[in-house]
Amino acid sequence: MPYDPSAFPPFAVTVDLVVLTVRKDALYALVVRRGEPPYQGRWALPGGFVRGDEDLEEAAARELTEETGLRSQALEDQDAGAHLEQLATYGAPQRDPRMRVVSVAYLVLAPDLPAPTAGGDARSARWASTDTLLGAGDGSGWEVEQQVPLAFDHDQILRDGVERARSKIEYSSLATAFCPPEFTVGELRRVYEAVWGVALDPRNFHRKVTGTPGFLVPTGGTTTRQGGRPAQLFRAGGATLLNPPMLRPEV
Amino acid sequence: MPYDPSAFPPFAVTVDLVVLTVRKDALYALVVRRGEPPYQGRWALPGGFVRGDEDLEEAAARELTEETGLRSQALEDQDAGAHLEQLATYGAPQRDPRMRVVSVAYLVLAPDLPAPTAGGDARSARWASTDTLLGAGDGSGWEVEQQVPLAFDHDQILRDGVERARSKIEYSSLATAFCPPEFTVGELRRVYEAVWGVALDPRNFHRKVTGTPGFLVPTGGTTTRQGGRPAQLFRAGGATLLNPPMLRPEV
DNA sequence: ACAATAGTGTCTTTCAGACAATATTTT
DNA sequence: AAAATATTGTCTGAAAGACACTATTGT
Repeated sequence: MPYDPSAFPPFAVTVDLVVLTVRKDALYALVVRRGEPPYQGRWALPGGFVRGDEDLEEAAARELTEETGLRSQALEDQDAGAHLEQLATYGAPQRDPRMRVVSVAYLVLAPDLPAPTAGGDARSARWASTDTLLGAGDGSGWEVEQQVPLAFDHDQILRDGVERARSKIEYSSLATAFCPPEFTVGELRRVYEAVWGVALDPRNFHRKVTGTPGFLVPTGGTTTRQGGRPAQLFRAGGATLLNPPMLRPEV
Repeated sequence: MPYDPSAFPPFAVTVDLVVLTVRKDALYALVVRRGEPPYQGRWALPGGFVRGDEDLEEAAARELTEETGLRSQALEDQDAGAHLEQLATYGAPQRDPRMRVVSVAYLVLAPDLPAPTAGGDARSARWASTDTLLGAGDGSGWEVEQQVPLAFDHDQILRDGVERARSKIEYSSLATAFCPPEFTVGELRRVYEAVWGVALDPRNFHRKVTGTPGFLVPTGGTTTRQGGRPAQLFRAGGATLLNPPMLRPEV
């Protein structure tokens, strides 16, 4: 098939965002309520069209700022801003009933607290527990709200994003993206526990993370915001690769 | 920005393939020579437009068959066919000088031997060492041919594909995708050595892979195709996850 | 006999996981 | 004092890396 750009089928290209944060010892995702059909009134991942002159990652960063007020720290940039990386691309022919839409999904990891709907067009946005969104209820049925699945194929996208986050904190320092600039070992451990949904031994965890050169840098300060004995404060060190990795217990 | 499908900017969507194989104890990629501008005469990754009614992975599998005669074993399917998985998506505004093209790259891992250009429109295709293609020459300068970089941003796509293959064989059984249906432990080890570009201890490697339950299944047969003492033949077992992983030595 | 590859066993070191014990705060 | 969290240390078992040794072929 000769490469004939004049005869290509027309596509719309969008970016969708899986924005994850840790709060209340659980993993939460940002969702927005759809104001128009299709899937009107349903929750969906934030996102929007890629403009004609912008790169994909630019579009993702723009949508992120528009819908949450967060700035991204695309790739290498150190401080200030959430981690942003490409997740995967979804392009089933009928995933949008109106037309052919290919969506490039991005994963954003952010510390807690950015109040949802800081600005932009998302008339109603909220953080929702990923367990609830994905129907991973424990069967007790108390989590009544939000059993309606997400719009489009956003269930699958969210699932892929959560799995990416879960596996990537094993061998990288990415878990620190869920923490404020300065944090304690205990806070970092609670991130791992929330993302993996397991309990980790505080003592072994402490030994592991403080014993990995370049992973954590002590700032000198201490805090007692968790109660109990004051804990040292750390910043994320330069090391982005965790070797040997911290493996999830007992899958 | 209201979700207005009637006003979307027009994009072309293509798939590009990073087809990797191991031969002569090195990692090779499939490249095709471009017959028309832009980048006429340059080598490029195989690929083409996504049709209006096909899924992205379908398009990748179709291009793969058209350009190599290989069948893919998308995802779970066991035997018969190369491994195919989505790699990443590239959409910089000027990556194709003619128009806005977003390309979804797929990674294909295949055993050796499929003679290139089994069929289709690629008038000239060949296997090229990834080291040569990516300019990782050792400085001795004997690899004269092919210092011209690949067309478009295919250098970056190839680099990403190679890195994905390198990291994924650490914690999965994916290295078996480079092997024929039946293979020896030594052949599997040479795959790891070629992909990582390191030497592994044959004895420790043997202990590791045969000691991981479900990773290798003995077929009963033996072969002597490598010379020396006959080696047991194995098939890939059901286990797709390698735990604990086989870590690359000494990055 | 010799070279080449396959496979087993042994030793040392590293590290994960279990858990005792101590330290420093709030209530 | 009691409860909560942080931190250090000790022990055990699993596994990686180094490497001696045996096994079975081709030349």
